[in-house]
Amino acid sequence: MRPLDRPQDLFLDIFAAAPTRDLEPGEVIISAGEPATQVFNILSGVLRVTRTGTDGRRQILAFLFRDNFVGLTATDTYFFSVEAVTLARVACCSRRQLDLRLAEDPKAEHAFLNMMFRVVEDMLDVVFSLGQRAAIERLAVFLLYLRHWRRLSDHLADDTDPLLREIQVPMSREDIADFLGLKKETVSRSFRDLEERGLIRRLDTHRIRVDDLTGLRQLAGSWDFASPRRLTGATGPPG
Amino acid sequence: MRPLDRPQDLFLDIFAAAPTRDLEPGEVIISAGEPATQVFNILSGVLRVTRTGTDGRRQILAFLFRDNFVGLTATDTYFFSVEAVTLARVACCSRRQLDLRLAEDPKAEHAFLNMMFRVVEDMLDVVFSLGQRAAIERLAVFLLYLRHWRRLSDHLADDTDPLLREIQVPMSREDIADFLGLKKETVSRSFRDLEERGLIRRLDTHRIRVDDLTGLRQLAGSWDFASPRRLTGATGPPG
DNA sequence: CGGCAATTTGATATCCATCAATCGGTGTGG
DNA sequence: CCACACCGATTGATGGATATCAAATTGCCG
Repeated sequence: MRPLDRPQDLFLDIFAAAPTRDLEPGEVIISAGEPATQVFNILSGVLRVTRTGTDGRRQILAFLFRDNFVGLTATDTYFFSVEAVTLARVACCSRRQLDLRLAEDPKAEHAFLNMMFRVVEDMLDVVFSLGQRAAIERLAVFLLYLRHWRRLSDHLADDTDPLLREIQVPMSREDIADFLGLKKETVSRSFRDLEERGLIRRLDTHRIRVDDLTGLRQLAGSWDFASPRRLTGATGPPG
Repeated sequence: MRPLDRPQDLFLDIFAAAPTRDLEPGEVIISAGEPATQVFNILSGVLRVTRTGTDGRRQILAFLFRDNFVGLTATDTYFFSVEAVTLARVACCSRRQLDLRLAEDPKAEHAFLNMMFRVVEDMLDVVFSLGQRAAIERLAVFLLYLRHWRRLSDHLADDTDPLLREIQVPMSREDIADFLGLKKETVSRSFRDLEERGLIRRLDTHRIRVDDLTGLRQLAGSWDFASPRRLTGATGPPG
């Protein structure tokens, strides 16, 4: 299933014949403060959206996955940075072209607006997690979030697909920490705690096996990335 | 300056002849889980947008002020609640009417999209605060946030207007705590710390005098609600 | 095998939450 | 007018969760 097969993301057709670009891990495609001239669509790999304070504290605002749109901004200047987490390939398109597309076709603009709504909803979940959840709970939410995206990226219709027993964790512990508002050591310890509780098993640094999905969901709280609403719209936070 | 005088919020004209409703403190106008049939525009007073977990933990996602739009959702169900913090008056409008307005006029839809962008930008700031800042820093940010909204609500062009020496704090300590991801006692202590550092003075529970704006801004971090970008668009987080 | 970086683990410190009074304002009834 | 009760805010004492500092270990790449 390609982007264009999702009618709700109609506007992504601007990327249909767009040139692509391959990214090395760590490679920067958007720098905060620079003029917003380009937008992207992720064909493969994982990216991160970051904001860094004057004193160097870094917050990862979102991870971006396949089919995610990258370059969300109303102003003419990016107010965040976007970098590759893994090897990745993106389709590139000028912002002007996007603006034209949205201006000429109300349907496309409507689709874009819908994507914005999904972004906002996702961010509200992040805000709730950062404000109200303990470290281990945030990590549980995060693992379900990765599982959710794996499912969408691989177009697995079934939530119980055996492939989903294993969660891929492509980013470093420090990336996870900066996303969850923790320190990398705390992330490590929380992984261990989850394992000691019998909810997961660390196969290696970047692969987790889920032993007790129900328990993980309970820990994560009531809502869940597998809720019906979330499965309809394949989008992620901004970029 | 009334809402309609702000061209970027063109779509707010649906509220021009709309009926109004007066709200008591604590009164609920939107309940999470209910069908999304109505939207509002705030004429006066302050509202809060909340999400409550199964275990009762409450996160305030945003405070809403004069001229803010209330009722942001793409789905047919609200996924947050909205209540009055103070006495308030809102203009009421059916969601259908909004949808029609946006569908018939690309300009209006474009304006709406722009509002969404501002909402996302504001939420990214919240995420950064919750993820990276200490209690006293979050409170410093929050006070500047209130000052910012006071300035917009009162249409004060000058950032140094003497009226802005005093910050109105209409909400309770517990509301502040649930917004900043803290406990009410910690909020109290952080107020005291700010006072002991000579940055502010508590005139009474709901009024703060700013003694050292520069110091407060330094504590809050580099960015500031008074940055040029923020002054152009008078909108707030979702509702 | 050797060396570097990332992760994990351990010991300790710090910050914030929790539990428990106390204070202060406000409204009510005597 | 004053006594009292009530509620939010403040302050104090203590505990717990996470950060910080410092190894030790693992994994990865040459």
